[in-house]
Amino acid sequence: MVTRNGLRVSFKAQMLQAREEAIIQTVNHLLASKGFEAMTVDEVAADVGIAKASLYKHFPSKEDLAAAAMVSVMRRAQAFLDSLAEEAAPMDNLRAVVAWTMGLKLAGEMPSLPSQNSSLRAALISNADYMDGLIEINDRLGAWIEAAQKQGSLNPKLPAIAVLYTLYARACDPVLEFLKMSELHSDKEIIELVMSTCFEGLNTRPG
Amino acid sequence: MVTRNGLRVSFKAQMLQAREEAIIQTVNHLLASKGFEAMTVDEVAADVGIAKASLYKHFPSKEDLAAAAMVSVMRRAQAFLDSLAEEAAPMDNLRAVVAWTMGLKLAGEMPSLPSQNSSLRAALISNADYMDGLIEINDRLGAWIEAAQKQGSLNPKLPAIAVLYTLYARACDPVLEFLKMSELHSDKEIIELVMSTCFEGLNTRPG
DNA sequence: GTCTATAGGAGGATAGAC
DNA sequence: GTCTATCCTCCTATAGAC
Repeated sequence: MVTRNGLRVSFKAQMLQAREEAIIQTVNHLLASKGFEAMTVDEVAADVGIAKASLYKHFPSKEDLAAAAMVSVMRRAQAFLDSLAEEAAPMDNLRAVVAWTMGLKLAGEMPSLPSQNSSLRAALISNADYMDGLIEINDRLGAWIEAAQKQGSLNPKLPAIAVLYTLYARACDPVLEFLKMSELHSDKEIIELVMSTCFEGLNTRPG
Repeated sequence: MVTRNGLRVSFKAQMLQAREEAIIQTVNHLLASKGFEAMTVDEVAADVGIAKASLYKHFPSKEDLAAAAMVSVMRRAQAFLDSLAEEAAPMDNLRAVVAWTMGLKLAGEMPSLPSQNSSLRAALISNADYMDGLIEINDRLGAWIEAAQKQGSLNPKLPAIAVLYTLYARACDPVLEFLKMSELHSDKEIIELVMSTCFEGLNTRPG
């Protein structure tokens, strides 16, 4: 095993990193299913299968735990953005990102962070990895939004920032879980429905 | 003072009810700003200006406190529904309800209940006032939705239940608070923006 | 019903041995 | 770094006097 720097990595270090990734994945699922406040550190430790004190050797606080989970998801998002063709229609790329995000949410892998929480917000804002990732994603989506508005596929009357927020909000849309609970539609159908209401709106479209 | 039954009500009882309403209003604002988990009973008591033990004479648990706040908001919603002309276009009524709901949220008077919480959900489901009110509102909105779909103003291809959920979701749309935090738009403009993305969608509409 | 005081317990974080 | 055991704070809920 060799890192990006070309340095050799010991077997022990690999085990450590694997454990950290297991922790993050557990936190991810717990954040998705119960939210930050309801998630307990004891629970995380029990699910991972280690002692709580060991958890605190990896992450100094519950907030850092959540931040690590968020950063992990953002890295996946960035990888997905990389996989999209830059020469494709910006509108198609935006739609692809939103659909991908909703798929993540339906799979229970999208940590939901109540925007209200203060201690968590503070930890996220002071987390450079998180903020850098957020800004980079903002920039890439923002460029697509403006391009799509210029070419007329996206409504140019809407402020770009409002569009960006509206797209982000699909990642925590309660409509997704409500429709899933009703068990009337498959995940694929749910995504198509919410994609339709998001981009085409509730009103009937002429034509 | 005379109740709906025509019975006279003592001054003392009036004071009690006034206090309960003050409690509910406080809970309402706290739920709106911090959410159920972050809100503490000590805080509620302090804001109302009474001792915590006195609170528990009025409401047996924190969950009941939140349920009472929800029921209170639902009563206001029902009163608003009553104020709408039944002979108006169903689409106009639906739009009016959504705009009213978003105004409530922007004013910090819409309690936000994370759909995840279990203890709170249980309390709400076993609360007859809450469930009855919810069902009645569902029925009234559902009728308007189906009528609007029949006359073609609302997209008939969308399942009515998905439309209903989408309308409800505007009551806890994070886009509202994000736009408010950005301080680029007035409350009125924010409502118009989100109304537009909700009903007309993000895509450009022909014509 | 209102208060002061406190029980009871959950949960975040740490000590210290190995 | 991992464990067991423990600390300590915060919070829901109640006891008991008035």
